[in-house]
Amino acid sequence: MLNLTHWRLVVSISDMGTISHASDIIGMTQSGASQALAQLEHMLGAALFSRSQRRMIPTAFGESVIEHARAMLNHHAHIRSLANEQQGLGPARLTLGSFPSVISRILPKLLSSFRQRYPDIEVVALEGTDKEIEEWLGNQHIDVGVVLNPAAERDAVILGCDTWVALLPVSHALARRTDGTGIGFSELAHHPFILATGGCHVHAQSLAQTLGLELTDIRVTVQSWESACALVREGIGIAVVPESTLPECKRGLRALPLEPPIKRSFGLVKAPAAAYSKAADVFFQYLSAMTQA
Amino acid sequence: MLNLTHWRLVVSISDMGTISHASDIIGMTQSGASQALAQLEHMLGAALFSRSQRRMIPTAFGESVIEHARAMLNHHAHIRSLANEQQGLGPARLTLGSFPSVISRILPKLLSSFRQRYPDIEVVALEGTDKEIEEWLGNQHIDVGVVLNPAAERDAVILGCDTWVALLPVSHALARRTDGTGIGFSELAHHPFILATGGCHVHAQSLAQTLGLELTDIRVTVQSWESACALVREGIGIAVVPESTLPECKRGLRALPLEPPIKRSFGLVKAPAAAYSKAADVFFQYLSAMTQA
DNA sequence: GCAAGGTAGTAGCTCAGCTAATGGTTTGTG
DNA sequence: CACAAACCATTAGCTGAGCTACTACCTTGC
Repeated sequence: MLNLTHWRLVVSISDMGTISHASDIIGMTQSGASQALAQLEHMLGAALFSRSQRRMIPTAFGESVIEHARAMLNHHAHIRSLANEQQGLGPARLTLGSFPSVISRILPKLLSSFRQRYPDIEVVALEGTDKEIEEWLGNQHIDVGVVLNPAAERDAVILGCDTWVALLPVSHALARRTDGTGIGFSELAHHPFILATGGCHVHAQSLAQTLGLELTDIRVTVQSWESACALVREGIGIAVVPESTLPECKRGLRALPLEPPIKRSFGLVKAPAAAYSKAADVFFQYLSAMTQA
Repeated sequence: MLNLTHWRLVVSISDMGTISHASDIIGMTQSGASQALAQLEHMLGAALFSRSQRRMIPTAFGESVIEHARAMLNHHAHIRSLANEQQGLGPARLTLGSFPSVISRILPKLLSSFRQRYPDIEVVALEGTDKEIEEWLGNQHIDVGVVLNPAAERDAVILGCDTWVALLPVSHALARRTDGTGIGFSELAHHPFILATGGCHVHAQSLAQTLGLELTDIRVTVQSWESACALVREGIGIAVVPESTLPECKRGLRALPLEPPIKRSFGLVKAPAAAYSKAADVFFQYLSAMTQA
């Protein structure tokens, strides 16, 4: 069978001019080289070199074969170099900080497809609040992190986005509205309010401000969306939650859009020094390509 | 060692999606394919495919490797196809008609270098007069032939060219001239003349006409240049011979340029139907490239 | 004529790589 | 839930392709 060695040999003979020199550059015996060449020529059915006088001179046919052989060896070398740089990237670890909701809703399929394409890069995901994640990004505890509504200058990859809705018991007065218009912020004011953070304290605070709520309106502050739903269902108050959390807990509840709408987006950002980490770079670039497709 | 089989395998797996299918397209066992892939991945130091669920999905690294592997296989296929068309051209015979002087002076190095580059094409050279060669070209007895001063429309390859000189005994009156000017045709007229053909009767006739010789002036007609030289040396007459024949026989002789100069060129032409012969085509093209370089 | 340098041929051995058979894991199904 | 189907990995064992060492032979240059 034809081996890469054959092509290496052919190219080497063409370069060196004799089988002997070629053979000991490749690291085999003159005899072996002679046999290999003979075999190759036999398989191709025509002579590649003219064995005239002191040198091996390529035939016309030989010359075009040599050209292709060179190209093949180039591709081979290219593969080797790809492999080497892959080695450097090697079995790497990458730490990712994110919020519970993103980890459970958005990341799973992204991480699994990333794992398929880069099996040598291990991604460990850390769950934290928005404040913690900013902290970890700052002190290099994580390589990449998911933040809410990233500022434009952080050059983030937007992983997803959802809109906030007002959550009311079905029995609530506002819940009867059927004209499809959103609920204005002012309508919300002075109703007992349940502030759900979903792990994002800072963001929740700013949300409350956006809505024009005063602290006295806030009846309860809870972490999980489920708790908030339960409280709303019991009539303790009304809440504002991301739309994507709804499917899990909508019995006895009514969700209405806000007017003007409020959205939150999840952005993946790199820790300042993580630009140096090849793995982080690959991860970042991959998710960027995935989400914009 | 890495084999072409490995690359074929990789490409095939990528196309088929599973090792099993790939392996039996290539014609090996699933087991062998699995081992080969494992070996290849080990050598490259990274996984090429993710063995997740039912399919083999290329990793990012794998994908670029596959790309190069495809290119290598393409080159390989290209070489195979070159070999096949070389087969068709195969051990071929090619008949070439020419004059003695061309065969002995110009062709040897051309033929030997052609033989080096196309060892599978055997060239047999036939010697003949110019009239015979035209005849052979016409009745397909030869594939290619050398003719003198080929007409432009025959699209010939000019193999060489030499100029005619007047040949005189050193004792001849005209031979004393040292001013370097050529001998005019009229000066030649009415001297006893020796017509040497060198095998080219037709050409010799037209040469005689060009010189303004009348048949009565022609003392002797001989074939070989050597004979003509001998006769001139003996004072039988003067002759006009190609410059390139001189080195062999210039003792006791003086050669002077003609004014205006007369040249003859040797042109290689194909027999009408030889355009179909691959070998003749290759030969023609090769000499064309050689002589214009 | 002889040494130097080159290619081709031969015998023999070793190991790379293939096959066959088996086990394990995931997926789809009555 | 068990069973069948599809697929990959692993093992043991064998075969032959291809390498080495050695030799023969040809060409060239001194």
